[in-house]
Amino acid sequence: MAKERVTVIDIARAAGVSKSTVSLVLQGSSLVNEATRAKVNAVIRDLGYVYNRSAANLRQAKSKIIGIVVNDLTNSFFAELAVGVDAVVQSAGFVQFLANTGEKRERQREVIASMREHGVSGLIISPARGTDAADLAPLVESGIPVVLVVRDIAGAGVSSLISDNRAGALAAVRHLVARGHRRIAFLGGFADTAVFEARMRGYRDALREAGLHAEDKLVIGSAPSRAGGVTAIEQAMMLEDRPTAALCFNDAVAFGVCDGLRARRLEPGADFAVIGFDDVIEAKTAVPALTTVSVDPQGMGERAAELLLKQIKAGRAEPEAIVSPVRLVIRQSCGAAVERKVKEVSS
Amino acid sequence: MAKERVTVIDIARAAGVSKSTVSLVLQGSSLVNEATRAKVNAVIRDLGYVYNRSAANLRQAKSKIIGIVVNDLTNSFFAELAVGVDAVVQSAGFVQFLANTGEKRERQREVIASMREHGVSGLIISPARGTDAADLAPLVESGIPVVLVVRDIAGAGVSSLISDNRAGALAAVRHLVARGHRRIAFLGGFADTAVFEARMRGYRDALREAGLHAEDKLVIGSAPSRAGGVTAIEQAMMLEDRPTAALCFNDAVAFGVCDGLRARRLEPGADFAVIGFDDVIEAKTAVPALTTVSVDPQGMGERAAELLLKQIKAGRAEPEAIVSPVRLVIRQSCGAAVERKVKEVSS
DNA sequence: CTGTTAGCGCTTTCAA
DNA sequence: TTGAAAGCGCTAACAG
Repeated sequence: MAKERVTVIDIARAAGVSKSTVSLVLQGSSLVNEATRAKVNAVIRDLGYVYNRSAANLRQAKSKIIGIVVNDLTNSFFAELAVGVDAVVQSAGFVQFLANTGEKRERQREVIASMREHGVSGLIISPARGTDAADLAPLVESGIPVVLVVRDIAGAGVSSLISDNRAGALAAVRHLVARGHRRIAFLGGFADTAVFEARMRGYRDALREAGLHAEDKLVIGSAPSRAGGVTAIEQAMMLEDRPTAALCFNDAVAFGVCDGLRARRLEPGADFAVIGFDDVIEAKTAVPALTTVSVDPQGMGERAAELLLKQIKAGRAEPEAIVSPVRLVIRQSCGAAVERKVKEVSS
Repeated sequence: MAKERVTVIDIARAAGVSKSTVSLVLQGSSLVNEATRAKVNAVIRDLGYVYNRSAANLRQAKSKIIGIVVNDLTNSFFAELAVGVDAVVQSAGFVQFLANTGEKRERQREVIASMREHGVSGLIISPARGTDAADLAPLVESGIPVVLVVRDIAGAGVSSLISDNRAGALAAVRHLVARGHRRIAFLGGFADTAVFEARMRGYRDALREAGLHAEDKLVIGSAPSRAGGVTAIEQAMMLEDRPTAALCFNDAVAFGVCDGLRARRLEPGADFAVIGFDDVIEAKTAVPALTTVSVDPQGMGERAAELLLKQIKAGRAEPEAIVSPVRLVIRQSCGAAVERKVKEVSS
């Protein structure tokens, strides 16, 4: 070990060919004689050669790496998203450079800069809260393909892939209405995101459509977490005119709502209907008792990666805005986890 | 956009200095006059210069990037681990290259190779199931610092950081015994991992210590998932002599066990005691009603990164094996989520 | 404190 | 099909 670094030139010498022949072999070129190739490969193995991508990237001025930056890797939605991206990126012969911003714009700036320095050929970004078009401007101007996921940014001028939050909320509330609920709460989340806004819009539209009045009291914001859900449902239960059902901002909130209901000896699903957007916890660990509005994060990641690769291949393409359909998943009893996909909805 | 790439030479020209002065400025060297530095920096900004790390890495034969490879990013335990690593790696001025193997050894080989090609200065690996010392041999021989986390590999000859699974199981079972339980099941997990083995050892040791017989029937393996937990508890409840408590292989299993109990109208915690290792779902979304054996994945990631950085700095250090303590967390009632840390345990 | 010079390891014309 | 030579953008001596 700690032997001198072996380079193409060493392996060329050992194989009795020239540098460039070795290079061709490395690239899997068909311009090289089968026997030569075999010999070169043998020597490569024997000498324990490791390819130096820095050199190759420098020379070629490109990198075969694509970056993905997520706002919260701790949230399994985004971890799944990254896994989805990785799957397609990898099979296209790229490697993935993943960074987590933890919702911090400053950190986001840094990681994007770092990725540019590393010469990524494209970037998938799930932006930190509060990111605006100006944050992305230098990146976008540099001409490197970018696709935004989950959260769109007005005026950024890049492709985006977001789930159809309005349609999901609409379908959820319609479902509740069809089951006879008249007092339906919207619990959890903060009003300053586009996602919240879209879900709220679907909620209100469905109520209006059913001829129900959307009461402000029934909209209770909270942290989009389990603890937030507990708080929100407690507040809801203090109302004179209690709701009988709730659409929750996400599944973490929905879990908290269930906790809060159980604390009051109410069985979620039976005594009080709960629907949550399936953002945080993927289907396989979700609470079976709940009905959820689901988006498949891996699938979303795959689609985002495909879109990005397309743009990389195309050189410079028109930005596209894609809404990814969501589905309402009705889960029956606890434990049995019988599911029925009711429908795919898309506005 | 699509302007010619601007290089140090351009900025040198524009600033009226030489290449090397620019280079020094880029590296924050103190050898350069304040006025010159300011001017150079201004030009850098004006021209929209982006540093080319491929070139720098090539020249310096090193990279300021550290790799982390995890076996299952979909599992939030590992996502958290990665976040912990990132935090320290970042503040040390490195960037993180994260790859997911999805428990596939072949994929693991590829990503490790890829990272080597990119010239990472160190690697943190949570190995895919079934990884052996031979898989890691080429990497280890190359002399680049490696630290293994979560799963150790016998004979690999590198540092490792694993949590004290035996001590955790021991503490959990002691707790149950102290509360009067005599028939304690071990539910979930597959017997082919070192982690399973260690937890099982702690379980058996605690039973022996309490003078209880470890019945084979009370050990019920299953997939380490929510669904697996449902299956396992159902099987347990079919026994003639039912258990009154269970130690679950991980928290996903514990959730499933709770589902299964509720399906039988038993309240977890009240009618049947459930303890799970807190592997999958981090504390903030964990079921408050459960008592858990917790390892803090972020903390573990941080420690692993610190260890790695130490080794990188030291050049070549002795491998160290560290066991990370776990703690038994007693959670009280549902919703209120009152917790009390009973103690840190370490064998 | 700043400029000159010589490569890092690879790819890529262009000839042979 | 293979070889020779040039150079990607940067840094590291070494002079000045």
